[in-house]
Amino acid sequence: MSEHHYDPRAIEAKWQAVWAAERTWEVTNDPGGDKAYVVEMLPYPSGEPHIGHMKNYAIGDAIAHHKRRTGHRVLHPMGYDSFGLPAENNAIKTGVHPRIATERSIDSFRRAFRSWGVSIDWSRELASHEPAYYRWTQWIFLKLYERGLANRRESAVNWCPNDQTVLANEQVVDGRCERCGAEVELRQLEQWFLRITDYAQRLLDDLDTIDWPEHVKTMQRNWIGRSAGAEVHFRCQALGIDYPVFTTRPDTLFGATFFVMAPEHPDVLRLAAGTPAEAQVRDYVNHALTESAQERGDQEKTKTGVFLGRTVTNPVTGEEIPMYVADYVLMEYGTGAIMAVPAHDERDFAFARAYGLPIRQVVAPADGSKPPADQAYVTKADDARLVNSGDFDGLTPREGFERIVAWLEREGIGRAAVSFRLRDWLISRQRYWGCPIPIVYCEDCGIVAVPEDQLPVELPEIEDYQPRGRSPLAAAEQWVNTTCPACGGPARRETDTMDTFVDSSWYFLRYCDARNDKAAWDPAALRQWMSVDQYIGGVEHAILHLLYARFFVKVFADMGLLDVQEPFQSLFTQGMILGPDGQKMSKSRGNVIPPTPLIERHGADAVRAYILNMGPPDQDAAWNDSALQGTHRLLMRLYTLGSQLAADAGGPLATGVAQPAAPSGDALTLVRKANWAIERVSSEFHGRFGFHNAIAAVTELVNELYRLPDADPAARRFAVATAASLIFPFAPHTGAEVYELLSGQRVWEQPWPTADPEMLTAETFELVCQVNGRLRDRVTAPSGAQREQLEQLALRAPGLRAHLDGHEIVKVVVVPGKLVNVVVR
RNA sequence: GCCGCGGUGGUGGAACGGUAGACACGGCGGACUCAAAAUCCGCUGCCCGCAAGGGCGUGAGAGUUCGAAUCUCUCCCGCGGUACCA
Repeated sequence: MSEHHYDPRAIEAKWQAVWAAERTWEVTNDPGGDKAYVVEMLPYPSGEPHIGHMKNYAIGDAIAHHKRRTGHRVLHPMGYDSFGLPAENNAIKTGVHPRIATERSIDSFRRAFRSWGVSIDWSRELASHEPAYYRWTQWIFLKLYERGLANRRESAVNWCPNDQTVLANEQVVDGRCERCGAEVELRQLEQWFLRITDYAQRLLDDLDTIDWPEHVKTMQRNWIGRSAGAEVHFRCQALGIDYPVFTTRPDTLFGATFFVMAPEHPDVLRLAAGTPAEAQVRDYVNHALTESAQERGDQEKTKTGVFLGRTVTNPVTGEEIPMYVADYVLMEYGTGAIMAVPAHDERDFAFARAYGLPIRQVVAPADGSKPPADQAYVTKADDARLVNSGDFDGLTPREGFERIVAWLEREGIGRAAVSFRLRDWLISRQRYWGCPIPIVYCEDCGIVAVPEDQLPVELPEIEDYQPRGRSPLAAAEQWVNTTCPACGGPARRETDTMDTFVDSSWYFLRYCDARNDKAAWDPAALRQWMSVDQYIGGVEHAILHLLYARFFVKVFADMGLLDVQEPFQSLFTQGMILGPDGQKMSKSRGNVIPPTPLIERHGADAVRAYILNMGPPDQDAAWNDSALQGTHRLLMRLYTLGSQLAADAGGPLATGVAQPAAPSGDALTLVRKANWAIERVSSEFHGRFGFHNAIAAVTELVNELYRLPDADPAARRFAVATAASLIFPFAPHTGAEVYELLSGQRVWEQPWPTADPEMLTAETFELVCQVNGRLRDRVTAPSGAQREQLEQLALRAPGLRAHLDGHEIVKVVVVPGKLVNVVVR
């Protein structure tokens, strides 16, 4: 027994040493052959990798191995998203420099990935905090700046009072900081933005060209939030100013009975000035601006607002309608002002009710019925008609939309327009541990880009990481004070750093040419590898990271630096591994499963294979220690079979693992089962990555081998070698070891097995015999049997007699190779 | 509210419109052992029955079909995203 003892530690150490010494997984950029680019989402290195990382790489590595063995040159690299807040917050607490802590974590990540046996091309390893990397992040910023896609402007921004920094819209969840949970405040600050909104339409349209989970695409579509409508100008006669509004319902223009501006609208105070409403407006605006995003976003609260003391003219009715300021109108969307149509918009209706404003119905059901009076009638379906709308009466809302927009265009007071929910990407962060923005401010020249040949602008060493409402970099006087690259005069450096999402929006490009110190990449390298064929990561990045990366790729394509329009052709979103209690793993719940002790006990292969065996990999699944034992047992059984057969043969036989010719009896059963397993495992790589089904197929093959211990050794060798070959993508060390025991060969150098069609069908099959769709018997039938013969076999099946006697046979349904269903009355 | 995804044994889950529950866990029984662990073998959806066998079963209800977990409609429940976006 002991000589067949499965010792994962020894096996794993052996193969990891081989792969490291021979640099087995490195690829060059030499062209030729089919390529496959497989990438797992860039990990943030903090402490040690957790079990979720292991799932990520178990999936990606299986795909990479399969691609290699199906004739692809595979690029499967690794890197670290190594700038970011946790390391900096840790520095504030402990005084340990973020670089020290981060690099320590990177070491531990690297060690872990090696101990998991992941097939990574380590020659392309990168880390976003290294100057050799962020030099090019800065270069990208400059390119965007040159193209007018990066600009600095004052804006109301989300401010996290705890982290003391600005957040992107996407990092605010329910009015709170995504990271620390503090309630987010609004502040007016000068900030750097990237103009992702310029790409909104393309980001939306090109979703149709990529193979991503539908729900992820839906999330992105909703986030981009395209609305088609019209811009309409409302004139304030008293001040002689036209105010544009955006509306998706120009067909309801005749029902606009008042006009509302956001409290942040720059003209609000000016409009109210000199009117009796002035003081009240001032108070209201001041109050609204101090409200938290949370309070303001509460839809349950009664709508509030204040009359501005002015009116605008409804361009179609010519009526003077009152102007209000109200916090339910948002400055960030549309023009920061709306036409209010209370009869057909819920929010306007609520406001009109609260302030006794007129509600004029301009859309009615076509059948003449009355819509309920206590709510807005919100429909633009074709069973409604315009009313009280002058010449447009009787039109459907759809027709009204077209005709009123055409009329507005003719009159020069409006036009068709599209509005997006997507906001520009705010990248300034008042923090230390990030990529410096390569800009200086000169008294004479203003904003000046740091010339490319002076990159990188290196992050200086500082003593005090404490944020004080400005970047800690601002205190590094030596560094901040510089000379203007344009005029040589005194200048100050930008002290904000970039959002770390900038770093991670292009790393997959850098992998293609990771050691290039002359350029961010050689376009030829990208031509060779891009797009990423398979991207694997968590759904939590469905919006932010994936949208930003798509944006960058489109910009680079426009700059001629890249030939593709999308970074990730195919995306797989893995589910979470939950604690044994079915809850999300967290230190506070005490249900965290650290990978290292598991690996020491069961081996990396067992843990990897178990993770894949937990269920469909895109689903969440709770950890179960005893189920892990089950997968461990499979590997052990496979190893035992291999080592016994090898011992029986007196060692590896180079030609001894081929499919034996003309097997019979138990040998035939095994050969068939092996071919069936090849078919099943292979199919999972082309569909849903249901690797639990693939592993189940290998399990069945192994079980069959245990059931037939006396089958011909040649057939057994073939079956065991096949099982080893098929399990290799999921348990690479064990697969390699067993394959070598039998053949002396390296399994990863063998082509992926293909099923022998001859062995996929038997000469007989079990014919299912039904009466009225209910199973009554099963009989053995020849595989090639014709309908007539099958029908006769079924009608003679003993189990059917009782159900046929005394009944009239109405019809007989025959599915060749499957079943016969006798329909009786 | 809106959008999306789900609901199958004690558990995780299988199942091109064609044998529901593969595979695994757990449970029960057995072999080995002084004993235990490990390992190996068998049984294991529920109900009736000594058995042979029969009945019931994929959230609920209807429909299409020779045949529905699978397709259609209505409803219930759960999960995820999003939410004053004009």
